[in-house]
Amino acid sequence: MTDPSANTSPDDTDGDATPSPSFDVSEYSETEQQIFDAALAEFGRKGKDGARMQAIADSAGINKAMLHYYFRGKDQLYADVFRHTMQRFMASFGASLTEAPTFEETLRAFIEGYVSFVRDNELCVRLIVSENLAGGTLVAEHVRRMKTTEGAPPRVMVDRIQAAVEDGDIRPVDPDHTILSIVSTCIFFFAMRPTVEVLHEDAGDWDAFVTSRTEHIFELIYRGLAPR
Amino acid sequence: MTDPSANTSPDDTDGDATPSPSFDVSEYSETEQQIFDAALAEFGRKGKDGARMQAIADSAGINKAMLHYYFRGKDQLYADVFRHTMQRFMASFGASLTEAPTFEETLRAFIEGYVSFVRDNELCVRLIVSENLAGGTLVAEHVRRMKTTEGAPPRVMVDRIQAAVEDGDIRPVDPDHTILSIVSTCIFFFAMRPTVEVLHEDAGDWDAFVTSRTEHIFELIYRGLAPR
DNA sequence: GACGATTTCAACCAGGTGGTTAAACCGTCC
DNA sequence: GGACGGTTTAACCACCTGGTTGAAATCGTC
Repeated sequence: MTDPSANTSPDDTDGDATPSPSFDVSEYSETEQQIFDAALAEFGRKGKDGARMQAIADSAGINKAMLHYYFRGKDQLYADVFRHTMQRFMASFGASLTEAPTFEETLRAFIEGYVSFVRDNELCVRLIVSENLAGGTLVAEHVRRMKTTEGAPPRVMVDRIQAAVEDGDIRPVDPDHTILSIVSTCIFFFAMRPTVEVLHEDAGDWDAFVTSRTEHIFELIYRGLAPR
Repeated sequence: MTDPSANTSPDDTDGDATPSPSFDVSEYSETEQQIFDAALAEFGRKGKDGARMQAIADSAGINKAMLHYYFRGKDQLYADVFRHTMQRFMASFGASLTEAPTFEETLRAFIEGYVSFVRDNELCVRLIVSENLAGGTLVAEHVRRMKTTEGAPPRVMVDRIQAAVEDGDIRPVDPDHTILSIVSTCIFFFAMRPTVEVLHEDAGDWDAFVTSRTEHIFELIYRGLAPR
């Protein structure tokens, strides 16, 4: 009997972190994809500990035993979902990095692309933040491998900022801190959505808030980086 | 038999959200305080679902049954811990709001105070973010009550920013968005600590990183708010 | 020191959890 | 048809979890 859970390997073999924005895990069968989606939803909403295998099975419209047939168990399933989510996340990071004539446009495109990705993939964000909060044993390896990869998105962004500094487009700043600040402002309010929604509950719907927030972030960061 | 779990009420009766920086829940007995600390540690590290009552009991050096004797059960205990954590958090928010002659100094004091509080109370932050991620049913009521309170820290901060706008110290900005951005940059890197530590693992120890980050945040925000 | 109230404990329980198993199903190739 | 591989299912299990119990130890007080 060929072990179907061997489908975890194909993605591991590749050393490239191609920032292709596509995600749908191609090697996955229809059933596996359904399981995967259900698992992402459950893990993203409840966290690893709060998630119930039964709920995932129900949501995927299959028997609970199938989960252990396709994925070895909860840990495996979670690790798989997390790995793909991480990849998707990194891909979006790269996809938001467009080639633009000015740094201003580059920054604007990045922020807008990043926020819209986060808006459309809230579950991914929740999963990643959740894992970080819970200790992040899985985070370490993925981030480390991504960091050392040559053409990886974060490195590209660092280079972009450094180039802007040398060109005098922005004042001298630490690129790492700067990226962290941008990402913070773009992600944090999604992670804290319940709080934010209460604070701004009289200020229109969520989508409108996200839009105004995008503009605010760009203005703040861009001016904050302006040369003296 | 007087129900000891009635100790949940004394804090509820007060309508004030006095931003006193003190925290030690005075009405708590020594045992209760031990339980409380152990619970905060466990909940903060593992989240509500991941936390184990047995672990809390062990950590507090007491029998598991005591938890149900002093607090009704897991839900009660969690709610209590969360409520006090929320209060402590809001208190720190107010404590960081000092009276300073210039807006620049006010902002610097706030950022430094806030970051140092977060550094010294990482568990509190993790608990709050964790609760937000997990749906935040508890968040809503606390935030709502805090929002409507007149002298509450966030409102004070809003007024402070608005005054600075009117005085021409900073450009016209949405105070809510601005506060959210400040808080994001000050908190997010703590919530994502595992990731951040890997990315900057060759850049000295954590404390040094926090220090440099504080300076970076201030520079970025202050310049980002500068009048045209 | 007796007595009642409070605090502590070991043992126990019901329910839910992840995980397993053995049999049934189903298309396909001989 | 029937053997065979991958797939699906219902029933089942061991274990862990939060929660309970009733009795024993401890404390305050008269």
